Amino acid sequence: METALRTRAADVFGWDLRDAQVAVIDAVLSGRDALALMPTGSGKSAIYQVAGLALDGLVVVVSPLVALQEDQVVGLQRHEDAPRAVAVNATKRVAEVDEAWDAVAAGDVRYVFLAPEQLAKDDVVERLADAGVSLLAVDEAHCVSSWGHDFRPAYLALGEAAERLGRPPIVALTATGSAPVREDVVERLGMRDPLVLSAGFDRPGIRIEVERYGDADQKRDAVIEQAAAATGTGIVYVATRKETEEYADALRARGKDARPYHAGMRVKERESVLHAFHDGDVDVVVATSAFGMGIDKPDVRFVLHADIAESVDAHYQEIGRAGRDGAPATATLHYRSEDLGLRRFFATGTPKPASLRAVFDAVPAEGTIARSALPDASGLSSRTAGRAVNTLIEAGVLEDGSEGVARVAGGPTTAAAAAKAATERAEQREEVEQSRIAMMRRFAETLGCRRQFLLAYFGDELAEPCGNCDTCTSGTAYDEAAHGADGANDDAWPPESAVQHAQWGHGIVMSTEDDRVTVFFESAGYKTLALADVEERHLLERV
DNA sequence: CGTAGCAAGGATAGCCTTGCTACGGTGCCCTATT
Repeated sequence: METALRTRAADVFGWDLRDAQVAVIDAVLSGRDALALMPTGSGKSAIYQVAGLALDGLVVVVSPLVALQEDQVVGLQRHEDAPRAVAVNATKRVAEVDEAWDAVAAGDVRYVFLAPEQLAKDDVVERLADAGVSLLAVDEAHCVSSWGHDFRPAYLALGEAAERLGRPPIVALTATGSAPVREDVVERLGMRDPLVLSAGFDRPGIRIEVERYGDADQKRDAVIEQAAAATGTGIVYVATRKETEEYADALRARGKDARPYHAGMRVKERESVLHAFHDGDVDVVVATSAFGMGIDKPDVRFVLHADIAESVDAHYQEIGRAGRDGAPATATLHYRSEDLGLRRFFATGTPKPASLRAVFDAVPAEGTIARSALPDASGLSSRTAGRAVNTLIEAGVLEDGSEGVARVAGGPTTAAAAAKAATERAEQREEVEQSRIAMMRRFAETLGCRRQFLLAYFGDELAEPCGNCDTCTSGTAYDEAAHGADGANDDAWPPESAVQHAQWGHGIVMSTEDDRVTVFFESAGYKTLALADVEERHLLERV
C-alpha cells in the first residue's frame, strides 16, 4: 500500500493498519475480490473505510441489520475529515432518504449502507449505478450462507446485484469462516478468484467446557448455579424466547441483575438491554441467537449455553464474545443430546411437494407474478409459499426478477417436474444442515481437546492439546492425542485439500484424527470415513 | 425432534398414566390501523 494512503488512514481515522488489513485493501484497490475472515473487533470495517479514501466512486456496504448501519454511519461521521456516509432503509423518513439520494447523485457521499433487500429494488440499484460504485462490501458475509437460503433470500441475489452495479470488486467480511461457509459465500456472491485471508481464530484466553446431563432439571439447575456464582458480565444463550424469561427470572431470584433478550421484544426494550450490557449495568443477558451481531464488549467474562447451538460456526461465534480483552473467560456448554432435536427441527426446511406444485402453478408460463401475490394465488400461507418459492428459485426452476417471479427459460414446464427438482435440491441442502448439527454433537461428545476440535473445524491446526479446556483438565484429551499419534496419517489427507468421492462428489478435507478422516462435501455435508476404508477401497481421490 | 399442556381414562379420594396437539429462531420491507 502506498505510504500516502497509510498516512491518510492515520490522519482521518487514527488507524495504524495491520498487515492483514493492508493486504485486503491492496487487493480490492487493484480490482481483485477478497474474503476477509477476521475476529470481531479486529478492524474489519477499516478495510472498506480506508479503501474508500483511495477510491473515487461509492463504497456500497451491505449490512444485515439497520441498527448496525446506523452504528457504522455514526462511527464514520465522528471523524471530522471522513467522507460522508449515509444509510438507506425503511426506518428513515422519506425526506431523509430523498436528501441522501440527492447527495449521492451530487457526488457528496462516499459510503452507502444498506440491507440486501434494498438492492432488490430497481430504483436503488439505478441510483447507485448512475453515481458509480467502486467497491461492494458485504459485512457479516456469513449471512449469505446462513440466512440466504430461506430466511432472507435477498442475500442470494447479491451476486446479481453486483453485476447490475457494474460489477465493482467485492470484499466480503466475516468473523465466521469454516470451509463450507467460505465456499458458499464465494459462490453465492459470484466472487472471482478472491484473495482469502484468515486471521487469528484461536482465543487461548477462553476456557472451553462441556458439561453433560441426562436430566433436564439438573442441567437447568447447573446453568443457574454457574451463572449465579460467576463474577463479571456474562451471556446465557438459550434456544427459545420463553427460556430467556425463565432463566432471567431464576437468576434475579438468585440476586443477579439478569435481563432477557430476544427478537420478539419491543425495539426500545432491546435497545435498553443492549445499552445496559455495554455499559456494564447488567450482570447477565439471557438471550436467543438474536443477541449477537454488533456486540463488542471487551470484558464479557462468561458465555454459557443452556442449549446447544445449531452449528460449530454459531457456537464459536457465540463463545467468541467472551474475553475479548484477553483476560481469562469461561465458555461452558451445558449439553443434553435431546437438545439437538430442536436444532434438527429448525433445519428441516424441505417444503411439501404439494406446496411446491401449487406455487409453480401460480406462476404464469409467460410473464411474472409478484411475490406478494403468491400466497393467494397458490392458496398457501405466506410463510409456506415463501419457503416454496425460495426453494424453487434455488433449484433454478423459477427466477426472481425486479418485476416478480417468473419461470426460468428452459426449465421444467410441469409442476411435477418442478417439484421434483426443487425437492432434490432442498433435501441436499437439508442433509448438509443436518450434518452440521452432527458436527456440533461431535464437539459436545468428543473426548479429545475441545480447542483442537474447534480450530480443526476452521481449518487451523493446533499441534498439542490446549491445556485450557475440560478434556485437557480431565486428561482424556491427552489420551486421545497419544492414541491418534500412533496410527494417524495426516500426510495423506492434509486439511483443506480438495478431494473427490464417487458418490458425494467434490469435498474438502476438514481434519484427520486417529483412524478416520472428516470431509465436507458440498452435496452431502460432513462425512467421516475410516482411513482403512479410504485406503483399501480408494474412496477418495486428490484433485 | 422433544416437550409442555391439556383432556380423558383409570384406579380409587385426591392421584397417576396415556395420548393427543401445538409449538419452537434469526430481520428486512411495506401497508394498514391506532
